[in-house]
Amino acid sequence: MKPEDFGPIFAFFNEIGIIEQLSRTQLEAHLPEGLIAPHFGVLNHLVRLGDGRTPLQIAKAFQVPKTSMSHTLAVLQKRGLIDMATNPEDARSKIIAITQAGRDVREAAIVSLIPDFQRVLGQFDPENFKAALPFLIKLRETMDKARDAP
Amino acid sequence: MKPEDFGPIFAFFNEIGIIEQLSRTQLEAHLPEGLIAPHFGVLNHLVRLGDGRTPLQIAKAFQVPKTSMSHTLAVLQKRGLIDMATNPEDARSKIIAITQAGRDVREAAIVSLIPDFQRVLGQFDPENFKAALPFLIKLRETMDKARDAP
DNA sequence: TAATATTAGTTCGATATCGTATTATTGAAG
DNA sequence: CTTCAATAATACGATATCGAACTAATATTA
Repeated sequence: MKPEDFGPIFAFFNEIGIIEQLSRTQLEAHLPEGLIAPHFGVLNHLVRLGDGRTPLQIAKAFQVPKTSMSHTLAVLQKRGLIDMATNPEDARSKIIAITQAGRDVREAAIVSLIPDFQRVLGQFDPENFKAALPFLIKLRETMDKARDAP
Repeated sequence: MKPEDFGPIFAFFNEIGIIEQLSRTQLEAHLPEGLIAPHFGVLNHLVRLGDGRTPLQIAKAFQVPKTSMSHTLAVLQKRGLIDMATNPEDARSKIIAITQAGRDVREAAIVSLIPDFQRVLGQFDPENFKAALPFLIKLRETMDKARDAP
């Protein structure tokens, strides 16, 4: 890679950062008081990929330290949105399952978000998002692998 | 937009979130102890766009509440990386300027980041990033405008 | 010009993040 | 089997984020 290649790459990550910030703020405006994006992220993750995951698995999926996930899960449990059971196969670990209340919160957030999406993103052809996805996925996978490599 | 369009759009923002997380972690690994991504972001902003901005302007540029920026700037000032002077045109506000030490910290971070970028992103054609930029910029601008619209 | 509204920034309190240390459990090595 | 190493989760402490309230200065309006 040549030095002049870094300009667009820095700009790319800069845009990613700002878009993340804007989309997170927008999402949080549609969550119940006291819940923030990571809480929603976990509920969404459990619905999409199913119950039965451990806190560590979830932390890795989100690329956050397990201590952060521990706190996020504690909030969800305290609000009755997930259940935490000791893993019968390994008493050190726990098994996370979403509750019906958790599903309801996720569903309500998505439903109330859709008109906002329409309003903000309606001018874009959905093909733009589809077209951007393969590169983003590849990039994410690559960065993910590099993370724990030496 | 049809209901089935939302799947790819949700996926898109999901990837954005994870990539942001990964790139932020990577950046912070190259910053001096006690500095995090927002600190670097401000230093970078001042170098790229010049001194003479007020805290509120900077907060808006980063889409964060002014209270958050207030704290970020306080840390930078305490470490001697920026100067804060009362705005002679309006005594309520302040003018932010980066110091030489601030420039040095930014420069060192970038220099030490480049080999990492090479290692992780070397397999990508830089054209991929350039090609992705226009849509990201348009999207960011659109979301930004929608933010303070009713 | 005096009273009021608006604006820039900080302070404060509640919660979040994350690194380090700790506890409990399991797995490996002697 | 016992001891030691590795692993899952949590507790703790320091700092960050962000909304609400506050202070100081400027702009508006009566």
